[in-house]
Amino acid sequence: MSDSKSLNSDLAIAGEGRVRAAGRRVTPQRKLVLRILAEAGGHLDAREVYDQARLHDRRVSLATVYRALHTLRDLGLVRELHLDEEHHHYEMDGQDGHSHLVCLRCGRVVEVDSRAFTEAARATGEMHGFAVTRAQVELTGTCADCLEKAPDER
Amino acid sequence: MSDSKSLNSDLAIAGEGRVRAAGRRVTPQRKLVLRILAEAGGHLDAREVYDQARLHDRRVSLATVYRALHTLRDLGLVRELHLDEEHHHYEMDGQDGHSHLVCLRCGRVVEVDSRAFTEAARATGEMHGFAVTRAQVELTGTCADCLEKAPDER
DNA sequence: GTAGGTGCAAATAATTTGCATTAAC
DNA sequence: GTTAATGCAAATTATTTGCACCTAC
Repeated sequence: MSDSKSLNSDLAIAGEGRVRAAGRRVTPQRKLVLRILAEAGGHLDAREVYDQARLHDRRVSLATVYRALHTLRDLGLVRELHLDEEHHHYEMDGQDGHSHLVCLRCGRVVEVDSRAFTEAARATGEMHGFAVTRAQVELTGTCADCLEKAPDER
Repeated sequence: MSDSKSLNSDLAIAGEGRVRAAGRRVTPQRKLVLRILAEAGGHLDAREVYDQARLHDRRVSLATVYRALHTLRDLGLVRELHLDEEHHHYEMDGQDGHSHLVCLRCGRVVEVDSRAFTEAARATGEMHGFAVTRAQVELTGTCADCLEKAPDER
């Protein structure tokens, strides 16, 4: 556990370097947001990042969290996800190519490896003259548990 | 042009049938929303649907448009898209499997055929016990025109 | 020292909801 | 006739912005 934590902390630290390299300032708030996303592993929404941030520094504001997330997204460090909800989610962008499987009944979100179709995606983009920098695959359906409970409901 | 229009009207009419079959009422507002989406072909946001609807019936409300879109989405007639914006978009769901290619610079959205990876998506879902009912692939990058203008920016 | 960044509170945008009224079945 | 659906306006939620102050570089 502390293994993966330090591993992810490295991700956050590397992120700080990229912020600095881009000529943007490395503020404690940005560091905090990076650390939180890196250690969370999965996707969080702005509110969740904010709540975590408050645990470390009582005076960070929600507005700053939003600004940090957007800055980090623009720098390519953080990925903004458009899952099946009214608000966005964010996660570290390790350009690894994983995607999300969303259960329409219970809302569960499972991350799956999707290198296979991000490959296909890149090829598809090229056919249209696009230089694809990111492929996000969202699969929605019904998860195993929910299927078991009521197999034949829509 | 009137060809594709009548073709799409058929889609809308088939939709009405499915609304009725589901035991929901076929109201003029729902018919209107179906017609608008069917004839638009592409994706519209709630506001655009609302504006179009007002052209035909001055008294439809935005709330009703939202309710209609959600109802139609729940019935599987309309697909809700989560593109790179703060709000959702909607389009007719012909379960055909097309996806979107979004240019990060100019905002252009191109629809591409994606049967190939919706296939892969289904297979991936099964590996996790999911019955995948819909695969949405969002590819973001830079389009040909923008690449030509400034090939090496970010 | 000086921009860029932050906190706060107020503004805006998107979406939802309560309730009285209407209309599809 | 019943009950789901609508219109309106008010409420909620998500996100952004203006501005005075602060701090990373």
